[in-house]
Amino acid sequence: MNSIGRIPDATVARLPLYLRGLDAFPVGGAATVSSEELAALAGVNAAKVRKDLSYLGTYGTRGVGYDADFLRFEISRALGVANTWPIVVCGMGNLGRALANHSGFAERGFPVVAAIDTDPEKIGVEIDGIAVYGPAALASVVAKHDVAVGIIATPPEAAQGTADRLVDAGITSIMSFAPIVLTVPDDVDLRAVDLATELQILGFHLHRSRLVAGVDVSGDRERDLLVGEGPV
Amino acid sequence: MNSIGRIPDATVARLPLYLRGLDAFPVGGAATVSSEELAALAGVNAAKVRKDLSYLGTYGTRGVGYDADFLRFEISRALGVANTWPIVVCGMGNLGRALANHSGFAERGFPVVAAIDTDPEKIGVEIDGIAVYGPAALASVVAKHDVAVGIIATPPEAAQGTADRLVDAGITSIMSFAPIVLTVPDDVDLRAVDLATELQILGFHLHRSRLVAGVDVSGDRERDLLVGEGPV
DNA sequence: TTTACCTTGTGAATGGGTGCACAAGCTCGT
DNA sequence: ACGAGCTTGTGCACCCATTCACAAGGTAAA
Repeated sequence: MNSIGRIPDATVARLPLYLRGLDAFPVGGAATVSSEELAALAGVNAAKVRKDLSYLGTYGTRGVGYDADFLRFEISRALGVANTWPIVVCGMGNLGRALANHSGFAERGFPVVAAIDTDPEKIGVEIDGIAVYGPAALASVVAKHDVAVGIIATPPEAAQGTADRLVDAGITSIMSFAPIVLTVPDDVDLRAVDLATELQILGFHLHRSRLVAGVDVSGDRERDLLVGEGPV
Repeated sequence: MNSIGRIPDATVARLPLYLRGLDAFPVGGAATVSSEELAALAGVNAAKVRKDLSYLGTYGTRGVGYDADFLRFEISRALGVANTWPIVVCGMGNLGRALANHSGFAERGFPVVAAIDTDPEKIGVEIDGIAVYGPAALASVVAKHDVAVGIIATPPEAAQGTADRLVDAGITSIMSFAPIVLTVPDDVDLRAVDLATELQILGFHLHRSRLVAGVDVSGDRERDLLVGEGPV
C-alpha cells in the first residue's frame, strides 16, 4: 500500500505501541531498527509490524531495516501526535484526580487543562495545579482552552449527563471510565475503559485454571459441573 | 453448544458487560430479559448476545427470553465471580492510590487487601485503610491474604522488577498500567492497560477528522499530503 | 562486478468473529 | 386443542486480522 489509504483499526491500535517502543532509541541517533527488534519492543510479532507499517507507506530499506528517527516521525504524523490535544477531566474523585495528575498524558501530547466537578467545595479551587470548574462552566472552558478530549471519571449515575454536556460543548472524543453504556451521537468517538471488567476477564482465566487444577474454590459443586467436558 | 466447551475470547470479554447490564434488574425480581434488551444494556447487538450466551449453555426460553436471576447466576459462575479474588496493588503513586480506593473492585469481588511501595515514608503505614508493605514483604503478604491478582501501578522503570517479584510470589494474574512491554512466563495471565495509548487512539481519529474538515492543524503541510486519497 | 547475505513488502492461506436469516420451540388467547 | 405470535438458538456467508513464506531489492565484502 503505497499511497495513504484506510488504516485498519487493529493497526491504529498498535501504532502507539511502536511509537512507545521507539523511545528506546535516542532522537537524532541515526539508528536503524529491524521489524524483529521493533516487534520485541512493542510486544507483537515481526510480520505484524511490517504489515502495519506498510499501511503507512514504504519507509523501510530492504536488507537494512527502518530508520528510527524517520519512522518515529511518520508514525507520529499518522497519529497526529505532532498536535497537542488539550483534555478536560470530569469528576475529581479518586480516579479523576489520579488521571489529572498522570504525567504520561502531557508527555504524549494530552495536557489536562481543566477539571469539572459538582462538589461546591472543589469548584473554584485548584487541585494539584488543575483548576476545577462547575458543570455550568464546561462550554466556556472548552472554548477557552480549545479542549479536544473529555475524560469521564464521574460516578456512574452522573456519566450520561456528563457525556451529554461534553457533546453539547462540542467535544467529539470521549474516554469514559464509568461502568455503564453511554449513548452519544455517531460522530462522537467514545472509548470506554471499565477497570472492573478488565479484572473480571482476568478472573475468568484464574477461575478456569484453578478448577482444572482441582483446587477447592469456595467449596461448592462447580468443579463437578465444569469438569464434565470430555466425551458424552 | 450444549455442554460447556471452549468459550471464545471475544465472548469472555463481553460476559462482564452482560453481568453489568443485569444490574438493571433487581435480584429476586423474577424478571425476564430478551436478547434485545440485554444487548441495549451492554452496548452490543442482539445476535451477538444470543451467540455468546449459547456458549455457556441453553439458558433461554424461546418466545420469552432469559430469566434475569438465572442468567446472572450462570454468567457469574462462568466468570468465577462467585469467588473472591484478593488483589495487591504495587506502587502507591497517584494511580495506585486511586485504584486501591476504587470501590468498583471490591463490589465485583476483587478486594484490595494490601499495597506495596518502595518509599520508606509509606511502608508500614495505612493509606486510606490499606496497609502498605515494602517489596520484601510481598511473598508473605501474598501467602497470608491468599492474593490472586497483582496490579502494577509503579513507574515504568520498576515495572519489570515488580512483575518478576509477583511471579516469584506465585501470582499468575497481573494487570499492568505501566507503559512498557512486560515479560512473564507463559502460564501467567497478563493484561496491560496503557492509558496514554488509549488516548492516542482517540487522537488518531480526531486528527483524521480535523484534517478532512480542512481545519488548520499546527499549520504544516499535512493536509495536502493526506487529502490525496482519491483517484490516482 | 559478482556473489553472499540480509530484511522488507506482500500475495495467499488460515482462522476467528460478526451478523443475517430462519427453523425450532415456547406461550397465550381463542 | 389449535393457531398466532414471539424469541431463542444456530447454520452460513462474509469480513477483518493474523501469519506464513517468499520474491524483490538493498548492502557489503571479495
